[in-house]
Amino acid sequence: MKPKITLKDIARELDVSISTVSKALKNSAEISKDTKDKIKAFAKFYNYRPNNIALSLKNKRTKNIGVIIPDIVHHFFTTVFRGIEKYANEKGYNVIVCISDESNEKEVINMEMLANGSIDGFILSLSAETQLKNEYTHLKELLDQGIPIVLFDRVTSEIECDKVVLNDAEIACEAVGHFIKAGSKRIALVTTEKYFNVSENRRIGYLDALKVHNFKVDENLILTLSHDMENDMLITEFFQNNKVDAVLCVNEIFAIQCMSIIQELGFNVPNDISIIGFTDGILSRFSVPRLSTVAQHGELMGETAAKLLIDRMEWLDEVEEPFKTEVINATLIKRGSSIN
Amino acid sequence: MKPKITLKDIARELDVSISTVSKALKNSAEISKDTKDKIKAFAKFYNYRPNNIALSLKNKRTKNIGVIIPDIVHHFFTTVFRGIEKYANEKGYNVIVCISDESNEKEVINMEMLANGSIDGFILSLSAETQLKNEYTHLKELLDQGIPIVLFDRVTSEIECDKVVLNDAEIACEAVGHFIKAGSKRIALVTTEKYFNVSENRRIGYLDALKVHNFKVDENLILTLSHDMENDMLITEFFQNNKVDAVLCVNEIFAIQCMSIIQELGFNVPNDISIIGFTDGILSRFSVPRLSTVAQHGELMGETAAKLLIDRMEWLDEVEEPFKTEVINATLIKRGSSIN
DNA sequence: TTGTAGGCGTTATCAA
DNA sequence: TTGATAACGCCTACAA
Repeated sequence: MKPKITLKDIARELDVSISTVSKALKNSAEISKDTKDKIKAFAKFYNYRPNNIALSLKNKRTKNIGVIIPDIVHHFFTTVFRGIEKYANEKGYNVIVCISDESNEKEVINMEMLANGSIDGFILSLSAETQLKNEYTHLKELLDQGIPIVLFDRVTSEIECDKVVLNDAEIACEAVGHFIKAGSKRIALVTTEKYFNVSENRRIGYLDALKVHNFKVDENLILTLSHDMENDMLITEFFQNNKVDAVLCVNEIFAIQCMSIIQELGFNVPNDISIIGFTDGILSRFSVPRLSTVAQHGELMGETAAKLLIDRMEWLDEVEEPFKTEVINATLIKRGSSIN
Repeated sequence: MKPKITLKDIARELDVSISTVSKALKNSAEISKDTKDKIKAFAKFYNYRPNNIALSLKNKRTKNIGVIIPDIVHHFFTTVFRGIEKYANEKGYNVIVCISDESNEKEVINMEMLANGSIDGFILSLSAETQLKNEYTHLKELLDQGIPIVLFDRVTSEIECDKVVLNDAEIACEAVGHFIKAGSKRIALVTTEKYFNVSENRRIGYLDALKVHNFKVDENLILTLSHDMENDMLITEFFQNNKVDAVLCVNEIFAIQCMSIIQELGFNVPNDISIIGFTDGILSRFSVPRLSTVAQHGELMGETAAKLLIDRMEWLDEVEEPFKTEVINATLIKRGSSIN
């Protein structure tokens, strides 16, 4: 067992002062070559590495980013996280993750915990409960303290900060347009509760498309499912009671569930009913037929969020940049579950 | 903008000494009620919170855990991570994640980075490359420095530390036994390169089961696929060229790929060919037919790993506990892709 | 060319 | 009951 070595240890062993060691290891011109060589050799031999914590305290920056996501088991968040981690790592930052589990309380507690020096900035996607309660004081306070925040995907206009969002409305509109062009007449939307900004935007896009193509809206064709419950019964009833020839689902799970139930009910996908989902995850790629889907480019979203945050953190001392909202353009991926 | 307040700030404003403030906020009996009340009120008003970094430096413990996983996009690792995060959070620890991306170099760099004070201990699953090269000096050095490590799933006997593993051989044996009981005669194994300890153990279990039931081993029925390449051609050829009535796959993706190709080739699952996979992920639950699978209980594995690590870290000063290897018992989940 | 001193924010020990 | 001081590990302005 050989514990970590410090500048002090080196100084003591080599009988020089701590600052000499510090300077020598930074290759300062102040120090004679002899001393530098001696100190460097010693440091190398004992595998000296500066202590991150001490550096953080001194520099008042930790090189840590706090990431708060509602649920890591969702493919979309996982890919965003990967993008964040990748970019952050390249830039020498570490990532501390907390999972809010869709709970406002956890979100608040975790953020306050991390905000006390552990991180330099946050990247987060709002928990369901936070969106439901519309409660953002914790974010406002952190911004007030000068801690930069980047919101992604689940964002809110109540907070002024950098954001990364998908062009949800547009792409939903495009997807519905795709259905219409292929001849669909009765297009359903399977969505979540309204307080999710993303669902709401996708709904807007859905309605827009209908309007543009002079379809009239049938509220019966909009099925709202809970984000955290078993929905099979509701879905079954929905497709039994409504004549539908196309469905846009706001996430991958809903899409796969719908497809499975639709098939069980004896309909053919895509001939009787076309389906398009959101999130180009593993489910979409391996289903039968393969699921047409909206690729959200989670990894790019993550990288973009990390870039926004790191740029802001590193420029913080200098100019005060205005807040930006980066829009990631989703892509419609046409596979077997919809007609071309 | 109101920056974070420090003990010093409070002391200055209230015209007392820093140590008085510190004691008052810890409710020390040394300080008079009056002073305490005054200081507490002030601190509360300005929302004082001790700086984590300063505490870390002082206490020589960060309350951070470093987690290194090969790939966050794999369902299994995601669930393990969730278990770690959950347990750690309950115990007041934060989790810093690095993704090794199956690369030994990244694994080494990230661990060394974090080891310089950022974390108190590691939980990791070895990268593919690390297992391939059989290179563990980085782990040895960290252990040598007194940094505790818990390995999970992808472990090695070369390193002495706490471990959490699945009873891979046993459960693979059980799965093959299940095939045999259902009448299968020609049972295939679809696996990855041998250097993965888990695949090797599952192979051993597969062979054991054959032996126990007096089946002779046909090496042609063992298909080895790369963990990072397109394997569709190989799989197709395999099922075209070999008469097979049951397949055990060492992961979920292989299982789904096999099922899809088997169906395309015109076989019925499970009547012509039964399939059992590993990892009870989202793919298994939504495939048609639903995939019989080995549930690895990732979340439990994560919690167990976190508990081992935290216990060791918190007892470190006291007794020196011997290293433990916790075995998680997998569960065979029988669904539509295999005959009962 | 090298060393001293002060500070980052906190706590603990000891002195007043 | 309160305060001064040192320490955690590092850096840096300034002094020698």
